[in-house]
Amino acid sequence: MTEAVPTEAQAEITDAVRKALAKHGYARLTTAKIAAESSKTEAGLYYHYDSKDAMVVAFLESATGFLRRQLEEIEATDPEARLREACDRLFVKFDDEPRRRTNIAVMELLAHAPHNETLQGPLLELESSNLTVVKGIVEDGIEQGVFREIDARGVAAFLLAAASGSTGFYLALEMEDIGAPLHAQAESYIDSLLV
Amino acid sequence: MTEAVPTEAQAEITDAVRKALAKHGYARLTTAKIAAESSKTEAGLYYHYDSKDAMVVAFLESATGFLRRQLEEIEATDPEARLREACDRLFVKFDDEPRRRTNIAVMELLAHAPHNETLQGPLLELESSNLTVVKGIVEDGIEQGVFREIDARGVAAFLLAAASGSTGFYLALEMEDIGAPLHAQAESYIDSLLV
DNA sequence: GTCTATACAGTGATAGAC
DNA sequence: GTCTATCACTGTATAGAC
Repeated sequence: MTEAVPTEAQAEITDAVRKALAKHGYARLTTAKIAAESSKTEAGLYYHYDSKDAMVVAFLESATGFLRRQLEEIEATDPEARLREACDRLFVKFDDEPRRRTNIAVMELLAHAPHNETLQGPLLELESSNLTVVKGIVEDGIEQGVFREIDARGVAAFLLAAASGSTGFYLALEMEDIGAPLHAQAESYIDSLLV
Repeated sequence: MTEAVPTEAQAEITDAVRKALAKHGYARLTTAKIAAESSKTEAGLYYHYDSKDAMVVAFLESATGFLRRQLEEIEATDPEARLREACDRLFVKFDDEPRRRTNIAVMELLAHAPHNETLQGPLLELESSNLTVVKGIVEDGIEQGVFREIDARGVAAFLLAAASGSTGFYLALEMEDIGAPLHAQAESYIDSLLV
């Protein structure tokens, strides 16, 4: 999938969508609110995108790239260290406000996807992308004899699910005190994968 | 929290909200669609509830009761069997269409909660309720020497997060083939809790 | 309690000037 | 490319008859 490089104006709108989602959520997202977060007027947005949905999709595509890079940039070479670092980045810290809000927004889009076909493709891409990267780390670990002979895809999915689920009651409901114990259990789970 | 017993009409509206959410999602939920799923007209709803939000809150309260009962009705007495059964019920089956849709709807509400104060209390109640039940099972297991000396609350949160996260890419994105491996990893994790 | 009718504030999107 | 003006429509909620 070679996505077209967005123009500068498109990138600015994409960022405005992110900010508007962070402030108001998808259910209350309007083109007026997107315009308010950008340097453009409401009508101006429509020169660059055909519809509100198209703007949201553009946001998702940029988020996919950001998330993939976040996981690929991990420097450690040892598979165990890499998996722990990936886990650390997936379980978003409570006080990382922008990232927290972005994660919650993606979750709202995800939950709405069954009712909006336009969102399905980009979200599938986003999740598959994450899944592939984490799966790759686990596979390396198995090959190198660090992890047991486990189902790499299942393990990756389980860790991603736990991280994404933690966004729910930990981040969205602000159950601050559950973050650390949750993360600790993810670490325990990784322990159990070692040979 | 002793909730007032809903009238018959209120219960019918609550159910209509559930159906409308299953069909259209929260972002596209309207009072007209709620009315369409019930025997009442749009204006008629407002005799029983003051606002659309109040109807959604009523739905959440009934869902909380349903979910708690679902976990409390488990018949096994052995803590390990009870935890596995709880897990089985939390990881909703793909072809259980109504439950799948309801889970997705709750997830969408959860992700929107930071932007709608009215939803926060009921959702906190819902999640706390689940957390307490699962935590109780784990605590029993520790006392009876079945599980290691683990952090019961953290374990409960981790399992709930994984189950809730699986609703995201497994249920919402219809990644059917990931359901079984995901569930299998939850089982492996439970294995790792045993003494 | 439930209906019809309607007020009235948005909402997505377009037309056409600059 | 970006603006102002505007439109057709939808959405929540209320008034008042029955």
